[in-house]
Amino acid sequence: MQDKRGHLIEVAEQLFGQYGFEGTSIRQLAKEAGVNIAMISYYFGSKEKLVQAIIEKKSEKFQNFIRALDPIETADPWKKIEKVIDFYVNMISHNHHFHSMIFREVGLEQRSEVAEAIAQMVVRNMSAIREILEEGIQKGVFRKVDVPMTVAMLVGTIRHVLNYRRISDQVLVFFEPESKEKVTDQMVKERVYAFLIDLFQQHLFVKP
Amino acid sequence: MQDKRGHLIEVAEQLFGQYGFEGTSIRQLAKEAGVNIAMISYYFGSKEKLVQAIIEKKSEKFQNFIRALDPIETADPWKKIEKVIDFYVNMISHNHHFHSMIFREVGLEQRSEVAEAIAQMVVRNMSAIREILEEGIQKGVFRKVDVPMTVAMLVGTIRHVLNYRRISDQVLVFFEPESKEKVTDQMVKERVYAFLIDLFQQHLFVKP
DNA sequence: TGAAATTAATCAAACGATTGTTTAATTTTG
DNA sequence: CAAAATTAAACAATCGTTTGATTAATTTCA
Repeated sequence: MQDKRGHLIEVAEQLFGQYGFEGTSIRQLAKEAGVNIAMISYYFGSKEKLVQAIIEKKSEKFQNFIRALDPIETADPWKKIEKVIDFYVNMISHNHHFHSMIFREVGLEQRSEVAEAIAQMVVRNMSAIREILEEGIQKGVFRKVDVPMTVAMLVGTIRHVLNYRRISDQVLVFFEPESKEKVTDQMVKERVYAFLIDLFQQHLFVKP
Repeated sequence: MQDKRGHLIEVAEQLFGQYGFEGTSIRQLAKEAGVNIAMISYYFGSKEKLVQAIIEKKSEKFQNFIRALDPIETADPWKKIEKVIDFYVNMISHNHHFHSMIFREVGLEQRSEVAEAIAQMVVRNMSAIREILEEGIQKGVFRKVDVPMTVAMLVGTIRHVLNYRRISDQVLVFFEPESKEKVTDQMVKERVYAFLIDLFQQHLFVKP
């Protein structure tokens, strides 16, 4: 196999997401990835620095999207909001192991380089949404809502629905009677998206 | 000191919340609580069962509130919503170590008695809110919103703001210019409460 | 009541297992 | 052949738990 480093990052992201950072031993990780345990130290220096490598890799993706959002200059603020909601729902759904991991780590009350790096990344992403909202308010399209709270609501809602499926799957009963249909990723994604679009419309637009 | 068992539960709740379940050793816990390390096994059987003891203790408090909410039978659904928002904001703020811990644990993808017990508790609490919303819709007071998603939005928002202060404190800038004022619990609580009241009004009530 | 018997609580020490990391030797690669 | 990659083995440290002894509290019974 080639690119063991990259493969190691992928497997680590999954295992850290599933079982936690401290709940995943490097032996389990090495076994799952099919490499020798010494390779973690060899490639990354330590288990902790492996997490940093994961974050750096993912951080790029986010930045790329945020840059890709700017060209929609002509579009009205609402179109941008739709885009952002769609992006966040898909992003967190598609990388839910990663998001499980970083929010678990950033929630720990101990100063660590990893936790600070995560907080910085999240704040940066939230700021991108904040700017769109502020632009809409300044243009008089949106109500004068509490912008930071609105951003927190967006992220909090998506995360709570997509990252805690053990809970969501029980609460989100889709069809009333006795439907035992398995709750799929696609179903949850579409439902939270539709909900947020409606919610933001009610929230942002002044009543007639 | 008397009631070492109770004290052990309190200290464990705090440490597990701050540093995580796996990130807290029983030696650290015993030292912090001022007891011998053998007392954890002696009182609870194991570290894992100590978590169950914490959950059982807290679970009672929640149930008591939910029962106390029913007598507000005469009150209109909106008054109940206000009560629920107020309760949840204060509850999560006042027990934020506990909530940090349980959502960290329930987010792990491994079948454990603890995780299942947590999920059950959260679902039960969310159902209580769901019933209030459904009652309001049935009475024609509220719009026909997506009830499970609305509940998830409420919990997700409060949790994201109150449990990730490392992020919130950076995003929630209260006074525009250069205010270096420390963000206090009270400030955050009041702000998220005011935001949710406004949001739910826009979300639930039909436009004139 | 008061000595004896029993149970509960507490402790230091040690248990074996597992942790992340390193070493030194070996193999693979360019 | 030299550099990079890979390995098994060992490293010290820490993990959760258990042990056996000792003290404190409670119960039993004459």
